Formats: sequence, C-alpha cells, structure tokens
Amino acid sequence: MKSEMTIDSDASHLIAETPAERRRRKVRDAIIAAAERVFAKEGAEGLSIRRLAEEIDYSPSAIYKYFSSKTELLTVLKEAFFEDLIAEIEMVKAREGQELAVCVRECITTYILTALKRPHHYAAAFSGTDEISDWMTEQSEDGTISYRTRAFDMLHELVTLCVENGVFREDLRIAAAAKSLWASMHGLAMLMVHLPAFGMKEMDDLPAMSAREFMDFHADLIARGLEA
Amino acid sequence: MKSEMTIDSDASHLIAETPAERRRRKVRDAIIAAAERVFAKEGAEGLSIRRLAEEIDYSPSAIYKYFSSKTELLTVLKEAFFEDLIAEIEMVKAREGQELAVCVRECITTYILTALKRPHHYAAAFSGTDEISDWMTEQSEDGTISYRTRAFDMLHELVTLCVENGVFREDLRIAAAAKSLWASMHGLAMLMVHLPAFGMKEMDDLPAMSAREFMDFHADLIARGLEA
DNA sequence: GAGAAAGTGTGAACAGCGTTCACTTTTTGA
DNA sequence: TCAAAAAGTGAACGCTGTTCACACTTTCTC
Repeated sequence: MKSEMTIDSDASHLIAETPAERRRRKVRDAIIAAAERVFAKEGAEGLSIRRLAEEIDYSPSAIYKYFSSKTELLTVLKEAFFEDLIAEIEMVKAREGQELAVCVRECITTYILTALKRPHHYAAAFSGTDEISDWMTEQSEDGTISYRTRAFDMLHELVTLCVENGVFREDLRIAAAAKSLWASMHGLAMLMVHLPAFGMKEMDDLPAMSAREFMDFHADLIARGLEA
Repeated sequence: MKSEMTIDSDASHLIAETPAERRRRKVRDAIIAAAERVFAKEGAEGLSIRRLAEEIDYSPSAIYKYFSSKTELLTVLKEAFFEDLIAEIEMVKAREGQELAVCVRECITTYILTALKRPHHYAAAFSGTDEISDWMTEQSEDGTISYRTRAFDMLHELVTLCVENGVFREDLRIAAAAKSLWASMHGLAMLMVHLPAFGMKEMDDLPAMSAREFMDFHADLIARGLEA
C-alpha cells in the first residue's frame, strides 16, 4: 500500500482534496504502481494495457480514462525514474568536504549504477520514438521542463564548478564538455544495460575487473580527458 | 536493381549455382532489399511482415520460407550494417603515413558518423532484446563470431597498438580501455541518433559548434583520457 | 429532494501485428 | 512419366493499442 508514495502524481494539492479527487488519484496511482512493477521486471514488451487492467482488476478501456495512451503512461514512468536519477546525483554533488575531482568521478559512477538499478527504465528513457527536434528548449506548454533538460543542467553546473575551481582545463567549452561527459556516461550505462556481462570478461592475463572496478576505471578515463 | 549487390546473402558459392538456388537467392535478396529500404526510412516499428510482403508482391507467409522469424530477418540487417561499420573503421586504421594519435581520433568520429548514416540500424543493433549472457565468447555453433565481438577485437587491436607505440599510457589495462573507449563512442552515437539536435544548441555565448565540430571535440576528450 | 450533468467503468469491436498450418501449385530429379 | 520436394497461398489464432456506444454512479443545481 505504500506504493501510493512512490510516485506522487499531483504534488500541488496544498488545497484540500475532495473525495472524488482522492478516489481518482488512488486509482491512477494503482495503475502507475502496477505498471512500475511489471515494467521493472519485464520492460516495455511485457507491459500491455490488457495485462495492466487485469492486474488492477479493471477493464482495459478504464485505463484510458486516466492516461490518453500507453505512451503517456510510459512517459510518467520515465519521468519518475529520471527524477530519481537526478536526485541521486544531486546528493553526491551536495556531499560536503570532498575533493571536486573525486566528486566528479563519483557522480559518473552513481549515474551508471542508478541506471543499472532499473535497466528497463533507463533504456526506455532513451530508446523511445520521442522524436524531439530541440531537446534543449524542450518545454511543455505548461512550463514543465523535460527531465533530459534538467539532467543536462545539472551536468552543466558541475562542469562550470570544476572549471572555476581549476579542476578542469580553463579553456574548456563548458556546454560541449557537459554533453561529452554525458555521452560517455550514457554509453557505458547503455552497454551494461543490455549486455549485462559487458563489465566483466577481460581478455588480458591480468585478474579480471569487477563491474564496479570497471566503472571506476571508465569514470577516471572520462575525468582525465577533462582535467587540467 | 543494384540492390542485389548491397547484401550478398551467400558468399560461399564458388561452386556453380543451380537455377533453383539462383531463383531462391533472388527472392531472398529482394526481401532483404525491401526490408533494408523500409527499415532505413522508418525503423523497426514501420517494418511489418505484411508490409514487406506487399512490397515484394508475395504473401506474408511466403517470407517465412526464407526467414524463420522477423527477428532473424532483423539480425541479418544488423549484421550487414555492422559489417559496414567495421569495414569503415578498418579503412581509417589502414591509412598509411598518419600519426597514431590522429588515427585514433578519426576512428572515433568515423564510428559515430557511420552510426548516424543509418540511425535506425545502429539503434536496433544495440536495443534488441538479445539477452546474451557472455557477449565476448558469443559465438554461434557454426563458428561465426558475432559482429559485436569483431568490433571489439578491432578496438582492442587499436588500443594495443597505441600502447606499444607510446601514444597511450603504458600502464593502461588494454581490454578495459578498449571497452571504455567503445562506451564513450557508443554514448555519443546513441544520443545523437535519437536526439538529432544533440550535437547543436550550445548555451554558451560562444558561437555554436557544428555537429561535426562537436564530434571532434568529443573524440579529443576521449583520446586525452587515454594518452600518455 | 428531484433532475440534469458530469464522471467512471464496461464489453464489444476495429485494425494491426507475428506466426502457423493445411492446402495447392510449381519445379526438380530419377 | 511420376513421385518427391520446394514454393507460395489464404485463412485462422492469439496477441496488441485504441475507440465507442452504453450503463451506472456521483456530483451539482434548482
């Protein structure tokens, strides 16, 4: 029952909630909770409207009273996941008394680790047929800024900070560096998501790296490219 | 009609080809050519067996006499694409009289550029539900080595060469470095594939980078991380 | 409290999908 | 020439997302 808390579908209810609204929100949350459950386990292919309906004991068509399409439902899941991802990294950034160079490396590994915790979510967030032309100015008419943009802003801040403090080269093009950094993190996350054994299996005669060690290795390579 | 040449479905016909075989190959190639055409334009979603059948004037069930499943057909497309990708990079590697450090950067941009030429192919090659546990030893019983493994081998060679010639740090873990390098290239390729404007749109006051400039920038960052 | 209006839930249906199978037609090889 | 093999087909199965007319329930207004 605590599933109601996992995703707060309407955070702007400081004003009292009528019973009708409460009921509606409950059903909506139940749908999302069921979707979350199925999706985490089996990904987008396993998640069908009919199965979802069965899982919450409603008819398939009922779901369309809450979400205009399967795509919209999936978008909600993706957004919630990205919210988590961003929060996770903000936490690392906010830790006090740490060296910036270390912080950068930990942000990178945290990003990848969080992606691996819900691989289907991460893959879906990037393999949709969203087809957005301007991903930066991407901004729904209600003023909401897309999760991708928010994630990028976070990285942009981090890079700026590093340049200002002399950790990264001072001639760095900041926005470009942030995008490049993102790409490198994203690449490993994606590869590990759908080639689960990618982190392992060296062909050297050296003792094999663990997935975690490899992630640290990757983070170090990325950071080295940026550092002064 | 030159489409028959784009994919050679059976390269081992040094022995004479009977009329029957010739006819069969022709139909098979027509299916592949049509699939290639549709897939390049609209991706996996636009490619249905029924549509394919219509396109080549056969019944849907006929296609199953040539491919056991849609998945198998898609695998053929992906393999052909990866063959191209690998060949493209081998060409860059084979160019003579060039500095190794430059070569590395050009391999990276070539990889990304080739991916962007057929974005749907590239995305499909990595977003399938292949679910392979050991991606390295991945080797069909007929002795065929997977395209992913071949791509990795190529990178492994490149990194080895760079370490031997003092271009990369000599203490580098070669296999790990190759994987990391791959991840970073892959990340940018993937991001640009489905956020087409990712390469553009800086937020700096500086003049905007072109997609090509940004790719060079990214390649440089990756290489710097590896270099001595 | 009565009645209109709005909201909620349903079952049947549509069009599409990948795939299978019994079937006919064509081609091959002895 | 005739049987065996191969090639091609149309109908069907079970699945998908989605829509729509309909019934039922809640809410709001007079």
